[in-house]
Amino acid sequence: MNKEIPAQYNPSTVEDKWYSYWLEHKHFHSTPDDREPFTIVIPPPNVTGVLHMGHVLNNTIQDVLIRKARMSGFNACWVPGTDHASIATEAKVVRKLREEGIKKRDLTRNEFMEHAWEWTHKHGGIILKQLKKLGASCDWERTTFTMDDKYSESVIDTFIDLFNKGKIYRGARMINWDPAALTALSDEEVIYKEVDSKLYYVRYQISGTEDEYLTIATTRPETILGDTAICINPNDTRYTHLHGKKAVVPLIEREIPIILDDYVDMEFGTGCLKVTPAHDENDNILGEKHGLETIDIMNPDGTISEAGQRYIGQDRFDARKDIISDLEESGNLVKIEDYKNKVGYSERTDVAIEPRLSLQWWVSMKELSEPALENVMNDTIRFHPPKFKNTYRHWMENVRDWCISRQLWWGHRIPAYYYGEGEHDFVVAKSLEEALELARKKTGNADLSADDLKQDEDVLDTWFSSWLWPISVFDGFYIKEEVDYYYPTNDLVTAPEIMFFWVARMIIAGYEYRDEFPFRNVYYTGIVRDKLGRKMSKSLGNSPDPLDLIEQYGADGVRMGMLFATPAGNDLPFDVKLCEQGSKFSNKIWNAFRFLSMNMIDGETYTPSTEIDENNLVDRWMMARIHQTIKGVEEDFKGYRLNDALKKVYSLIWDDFCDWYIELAKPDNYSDPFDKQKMNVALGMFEQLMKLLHPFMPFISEEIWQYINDRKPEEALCVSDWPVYDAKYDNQEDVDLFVEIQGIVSSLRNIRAEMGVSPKEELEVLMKSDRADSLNANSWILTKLQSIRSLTIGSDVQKPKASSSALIGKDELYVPLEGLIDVEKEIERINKEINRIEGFLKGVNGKLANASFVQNAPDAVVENERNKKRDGEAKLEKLREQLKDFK
RNA sequence: GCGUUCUUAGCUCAGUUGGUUAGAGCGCCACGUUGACAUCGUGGAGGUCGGCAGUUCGAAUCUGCCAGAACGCACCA
Repeated sequence: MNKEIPAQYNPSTVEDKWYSYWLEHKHFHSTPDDREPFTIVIPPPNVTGVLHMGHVLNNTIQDVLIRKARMSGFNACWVPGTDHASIATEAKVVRKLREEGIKKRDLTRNEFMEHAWEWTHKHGGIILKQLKKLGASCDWERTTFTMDDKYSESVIDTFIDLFNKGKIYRGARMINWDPAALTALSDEEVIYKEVDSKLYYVRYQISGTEDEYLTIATTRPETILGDTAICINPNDTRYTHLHGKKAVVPLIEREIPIILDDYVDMEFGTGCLKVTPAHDENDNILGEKHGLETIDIMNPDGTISEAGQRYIGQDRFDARKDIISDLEESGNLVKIEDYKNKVGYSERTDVAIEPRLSLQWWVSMKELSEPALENVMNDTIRFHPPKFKNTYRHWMENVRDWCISRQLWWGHRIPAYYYGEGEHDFVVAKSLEEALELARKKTGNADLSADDLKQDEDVLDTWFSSWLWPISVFDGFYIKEEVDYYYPTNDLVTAPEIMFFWVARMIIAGYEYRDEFPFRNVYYTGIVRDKLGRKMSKSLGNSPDPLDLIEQYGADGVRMGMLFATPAGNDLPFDVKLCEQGSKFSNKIWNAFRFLSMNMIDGETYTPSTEIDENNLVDRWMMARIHQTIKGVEEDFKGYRLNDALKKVYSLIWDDFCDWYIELAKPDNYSDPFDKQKMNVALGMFEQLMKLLHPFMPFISEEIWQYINDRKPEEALCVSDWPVYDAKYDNQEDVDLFVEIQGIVSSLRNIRAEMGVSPKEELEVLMKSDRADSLNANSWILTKLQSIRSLTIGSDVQKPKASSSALIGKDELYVPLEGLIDVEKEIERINKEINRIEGFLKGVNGKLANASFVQNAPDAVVENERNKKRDGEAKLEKLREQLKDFK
């Protein structure tokens, strides 16, 4: 073949070439057939998002899993797609419109949706293109978007179905209000952060007195405007005199009752609690209980409403400042203390959440979540690592109802139609026509017309659509053929932070609508952090652009860098050095192949073969190492220890194949031609290595695979057969013998290094060994790797005077170094070894001298200690013997 | 506050049911280049396994307490 091989590996051209090739030949496309399926659905990124390091990690792992499965003979299907990310996308569109001078409120719903779709079409799918750069072997023909027509239909049908089953209801509750996005949020979308705030002590005058006051403590003085009671503990003797009295809210002079409830902690603050039922969940409960008035003093955007009487239109935080100074001026501010408390912030907009009483739609979770809890706890669905089962259980056992309505336009509009102002004056239906029919029936008013119906303005939480993902990507609510084949899927790869948002809910939907788990395994990735331990994020600006990294190190290098230090569930402190290591590995592989290629003879045809030379220990050893690695990698994949699997492959290629096998396969003289059969075997082994490497580094492995031989499209590496472990190659005796030879070589290198003897200097080498025959039969290995003048191996070889020595197992190695030897150094070397063994024996003897150890430990363990003692003492004796020569 | 998981070499991590004077990669130090690769090779130095008790013949591994970290849940204004 003798193709021209570039001296340096150039990832970018290679990667684009093979990715196009794979797509062209539809190697990633799957249709149901007789094979067993292996399915992964991608965690859909935001449609207008761009690739960040978390995506790189997550999708690399998925690609490794799916490529391995594809090669292992499964019908592998990795379904890609995006979600519509209601809040995030709407916020982006609103901002863009604002920049153009357009206010959302000036647009109709339809006009806004047109802008939103335009935005989506313009920015949508960028991230999918970026995934291709990474090498993701998705079935792109299956690309799904959560707002596709069919997908949307399944979301709406699910809502209707759950409503009809009584699992969805509409209700007024305290919700988490995002004053920036102007929408309700679910509990999961609120992040509590500890903040340095202040505790303000404010005095309220007791009604009907001139100078009697009570003092409350609050962190939110602006809510004073909405106070409708003061609450004290009935057992608090300090305030018995206040029972039945009233107090006056400062600034607005509203008279409010003083109520009694043992909810109030007498120890905290002053023991007097101001009650604002419209703006605090606990206050709201108190309000219900005591029949208090609820005064909502805040507009949706966080400004003070008319109900606040003063500060109207001011932002809540500006109003707070003014209220404090006004309170101070009027002498009602008693004191201010520093105080640490936790404040909820919106996950998306990062503004402080406003607890707010609001009419919203809810999913009743308790019953729905039962099978989802049970089947994770009993390992029907396996979490990797399993520690996350605890977190999951805790959440599921205390699951609260899910607020699914959002006051946004971008998303799936709630299919509820209102015909009146009453709380129950609505119907839920798939279309206006159906709604009308239902409404007529419900009201008994046959004259009701379409104009009398008004559809709910709100949309559904994005997660209410993505929880159907494993079903709806196969159109599984309407057509059974594909979903029955691909569902349940095999692996889900995602971040632990969306365990509740998404994983738990997909499991719930899976049991509700398929009566089966959506995926067998959930692999939780770690978080990609920077050197300071901070999560990499766009807002912090501490994340490299993955595409820059791919350009610099190649996708293979980046993939390997991400995987190499990432055990499942553990965070990854990212360092570009890891990618550099990946690209160095690429170059190493490249040059190993380049070496073979340079030794191919023009016009000769080579046939890669694994029919090794049975008389060659090195061939047998290398095959044993390959098969040991196949076995180990297989086990690692079963346990989702991908980094362990990669390390094994890395070491096999670099340490075993490059450092030893290739060195020993080289012709004796540089000018000698490479033996054809040897070349065939080396290429055959290289093929095995590329197969094992492919899931991790798909591009360079395919490139070399295609260099090794001309391949038809269906013979591409990505669809070739995964190597199968064969015990007949896994000969431990060969491995042991080779390891001893490696030990000898290593000892000779060590002697040279410490004695300052050049690698080219020819040595006289003698060995005393019990396995002299085996070693003599393979002495060519030693003479090939070391400059050796003469080699004598026997069972009764005597140590020459003035020689440096080493022990390899029980065997003794001597190198006479007359004239070259540094006696002091040699004595030092031997003494170092003596010290080591003496320390070792001390421990062993200690154990054996302990009667209870000998009595209680298993026989095999005791026997092992005795062997250690015997071997150690023998070594010691030999070393002391050697030392005598120098004294 | 409650719960979970962690703490092993300078860094990032392995260490399977307690039984090899604790392993890897990177980094560090020394030496090395008539060609596969300096994006390399060879050799070397680094750890009383967070602390203290305990169980055991024997603990990095099991138990308890303490210190520190991360995550989850709840939350008193």
